[in-house]
Amino acid sequence: MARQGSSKREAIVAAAKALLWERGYEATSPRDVLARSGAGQGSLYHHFPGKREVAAAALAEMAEEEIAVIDALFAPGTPPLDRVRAYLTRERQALRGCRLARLANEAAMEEPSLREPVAAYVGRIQDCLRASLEEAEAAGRLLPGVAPAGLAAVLIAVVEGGYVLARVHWDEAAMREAIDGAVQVLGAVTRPQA
Amino acid sequence: MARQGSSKREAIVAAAKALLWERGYEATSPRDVLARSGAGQGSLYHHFPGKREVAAAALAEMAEEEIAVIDALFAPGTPPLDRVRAYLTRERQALRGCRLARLANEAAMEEPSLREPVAAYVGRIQDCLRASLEEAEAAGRLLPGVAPAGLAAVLIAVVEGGYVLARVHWDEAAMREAIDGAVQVLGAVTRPQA
DNA sequence: GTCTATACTAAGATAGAC
DNA sequence: GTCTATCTTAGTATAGAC
Repeated sequence: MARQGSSKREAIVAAAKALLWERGYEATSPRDVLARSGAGQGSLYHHFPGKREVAAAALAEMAEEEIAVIDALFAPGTPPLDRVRAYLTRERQALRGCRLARLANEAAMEEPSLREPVAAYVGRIQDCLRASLEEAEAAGRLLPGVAPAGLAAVLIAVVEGGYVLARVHWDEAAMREAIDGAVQVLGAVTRPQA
Repeated sequence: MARQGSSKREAIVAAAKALLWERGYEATSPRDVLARSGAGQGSLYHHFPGKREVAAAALAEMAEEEIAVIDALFAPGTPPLDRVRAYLTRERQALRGCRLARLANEAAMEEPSLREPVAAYVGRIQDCLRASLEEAEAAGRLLPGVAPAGLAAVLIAVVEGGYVLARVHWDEAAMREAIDGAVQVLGAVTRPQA
C-alpha cells in the first residue's frame, strides 16, 4: 500500500539497491541489508515477507530510474543515429557490470518478480534502438540488407556482452574495444546524410 | 601433482564442473559437490585446500575442453568468413548461459585462479575471430573502415550478450535475434569473393 | 513501526578413525 | 585416500516487547 512514510522501509530498499548492484542477489543476505540500512530485523519482516520481495522492490526502483535515463537519451531532438551513438558511448563503470542485467545468470531470474524489471530495462533499450534505427532507415541512411530490428539486437547485445568481457578480463578496455567496434560497424552500415 | 589416480578426486571435479554451469560459484556449496560426486567430506579436503581450489580445477578443465572445440571450429580448411559464421551460428543452450562466462558477475572473478580460465576461453575466441577476419581483410573481403580487431570484439560481445538477453527475457529467441543480426551485419560489411 | 532476542538450517572447514 | 562426526559462523526467518 503506502509507497511513502516508514523511513526504515525506504532505508531497507535503498540498501538493497546498492547491495544488489555490488554483489548480486544470492550473495546479498538480509543481514547485509539490515546492517547497511541501519534497520533492525523486525523492520524488514514487517514491511516485506522476505528477501525476495525486498529484492523485487529494489529492482523495480532501479529499473524505473534507469529507464528514465534511457528515455532521456533517446528523446527526439537529435538525429536518430546520433541518439544510437550517444547510447553506445555513454559513460559506464564496466567493471561493476550492468546495474540490472548483472543478475542475468542468477537462479533468481527464474522468479518473474525479479526477472521482469531487468527484462523491462533491456527491452526498453532495444525498443529505443530499433525505433531510432527505423527512423534512420526511413531516411534512407541504412545500407540495404541491414534490418533495424536485427541491428538493434546486435547493439544491446554488444553493450551487455561488453560488460561481461570487462569483468572476465578484469579490464575496462575490453568493453571499450567492443563499443568502439560497434560504433565503427554502425558507421559502415549507414551512409552520410543525403 | 598427480593428475591421475584417485577416483574420488575426479568425481569431485566432475561434479563441480556440472554444478558451476548449473548454479555458478556462490550458489554451489562443497556439500552439493560431495552429494553429487558421492564422495565424503574428507576426500574433498584431502585433495583440495577448499572450495575455491575445487572450482579452479573444474574451470581449468572446462576451459581446456571448450578451447579445444573452438580450435576445431576455427581450424583452417574452410574460408575464413565461413569459420566466423560457423562460430556465430553454432548450437547453444541459450538459457543455460555460457559455460564459462556465466560466472562473469560473481565476486569470484576477482580471484585470478578462477577468472583466468574464463578469460582464456573468451580471449581465445576473440583471437580466433580476429585472425579469421584479418585473413578475410587480406583477401580484400572487408569493407574499408571496418577493422578486424574491432569486428572481432563486437562478435564475441554479441554472443556473450546474447546469452544475457536470453536469460533476462527467459527466451532463447532473444539470443537468436542478436546472432542473426550479427550474421546480417557481417554480410553487410564484407563483399563476395572476388 | 521498530527493536532485540531467538531459532533453525546450511555453508565451509577440521578431526581423527579406518 | 576415504570415511563419519563435529565445529563455527552466516543465512533466513520468527517471537514478542516497546
